[in-house]
Amino acid sequence: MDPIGFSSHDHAGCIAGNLARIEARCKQAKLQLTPVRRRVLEILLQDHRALGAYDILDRLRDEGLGSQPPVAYRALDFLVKHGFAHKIERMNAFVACAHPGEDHAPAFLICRKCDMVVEAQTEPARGQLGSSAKLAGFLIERAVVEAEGVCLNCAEGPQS
Amino acid sequence: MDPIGFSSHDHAGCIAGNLARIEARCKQAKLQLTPVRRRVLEILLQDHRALGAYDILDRLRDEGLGSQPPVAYRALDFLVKHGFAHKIERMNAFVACAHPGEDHAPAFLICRKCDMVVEAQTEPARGQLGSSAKLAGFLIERAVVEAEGVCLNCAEGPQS
DNA sequence: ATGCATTTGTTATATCATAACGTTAATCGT
DNA sequence: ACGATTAACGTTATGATATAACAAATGCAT
Repeated sequence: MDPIGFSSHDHAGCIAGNLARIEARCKQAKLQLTPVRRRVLEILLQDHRALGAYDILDRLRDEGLGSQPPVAYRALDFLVKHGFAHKIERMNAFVACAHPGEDHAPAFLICRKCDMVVEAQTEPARGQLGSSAKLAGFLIERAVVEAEGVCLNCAEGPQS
Repeated sequence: MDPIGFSSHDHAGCIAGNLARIEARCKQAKLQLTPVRRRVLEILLQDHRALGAYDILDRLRDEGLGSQPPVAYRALDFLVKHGFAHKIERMNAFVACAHPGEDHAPAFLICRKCDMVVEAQTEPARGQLGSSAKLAGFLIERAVVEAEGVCLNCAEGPQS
C-alpha cells in the first residue's frame, strides 16, 4: 500500500531522507556504507527508475569511482542484500528501496512508457497465490511480483 | 488455483494431452508448429522444471535440430508468444504452460530444492496489488508473479 | 508457377554477471 | 598501539544470456 512516486513529491527531501535513514541503519548494524556503495545508492535514489548495472557503472567510471563490472555488482549486491535496493527481474535492473529498513516483501508497478517504478507492498503468502500454495502444500519464502502497465501520468499524456 | 505437478500424476498422459491440445490449437489458428518448435515444446513438457535456452539448445544440437542460439530462442519466442510456454524471469529459464489455450495470467511456485515449477493462476489486477495500483492510478497490463519456496515433497524429504 | 510472408541457418556481437586473485583497508582482541 | 582476522577493492578474464542482421529455404495463397 501507500504507493508513492508517480505523483510529484519532494524529491530532494525524499533522497536526503532515505540516505539519512540508511546511513543511520548502517551505523547501527555496523555495515560499511563505503564511498562506492553510497554513491550507487545516491544514483539509484536520484531516479525512481530501474537502472542497469552497466548504466550505474558508466556513471561511476565518469566519477573515477570504479571502472570494472564487479565494482558495480558488488555495491548492488550489498544494497540488495541489506534491503536498500531491489532487483527488477524483468528488466535486469535495480531500484532504490522505497521503504528502507522496514521489513517488507516488495511488489513493483513498472510503467512501460516512462519506465518509472513504484514500490508497493504485498504479503505473498496470502491472497490468491497463498491459497494456491496452501493447496499444493508449498511453503512460500519470498516472491517476485512485478506488474507492467501504464502509470497515471502516461495514461493522461498526449502520446496515447 | 488447481495447481498440479508436485504430486505425482500421469506424466506420459500429461505430455501427450498437452501436445495434442497445442497441435489442435495451432492447426485451428494456422500457426506453424514446425519440427524445432514442436521438439522444444516436447523437451519442456518432459520436465515440470524450468530449462535455460542453452540447455534446450544442447538437446537440439544432440538431435541435429539446430546448433546456434537463435534456433532455440526463436522457438521459445514462438511458444511464449502463443502461450504454450512461459519465461521464469528469476531464472532466465522457460517452462511449458500448464494450461495451454486457456486465457490466463500465470503465477509460479518454484521449489528451491528440486527446481520443480508449478503454475497457478492469479488475477493481477485484483487483490492487494490491484488495490495499490488503483490507488496510484496505475493500469496493470500484465504481471510477473514468481514465488520461491519449498514444495511438499522436499519439505517432507530427508534433507531438511 | 509466381509472388509474398514466414521460417531457418549462420555469423557476429551485444548485454548481463561472476570467478579468481592479489592488494588495501577496516575491525577487533590483546 | 599491534598483529591477526575479516571485509572491501581493483583488475583480468571469462561465463551466461540474448539479439541483430542477412542470406537461403520453405510454406502457402493465388
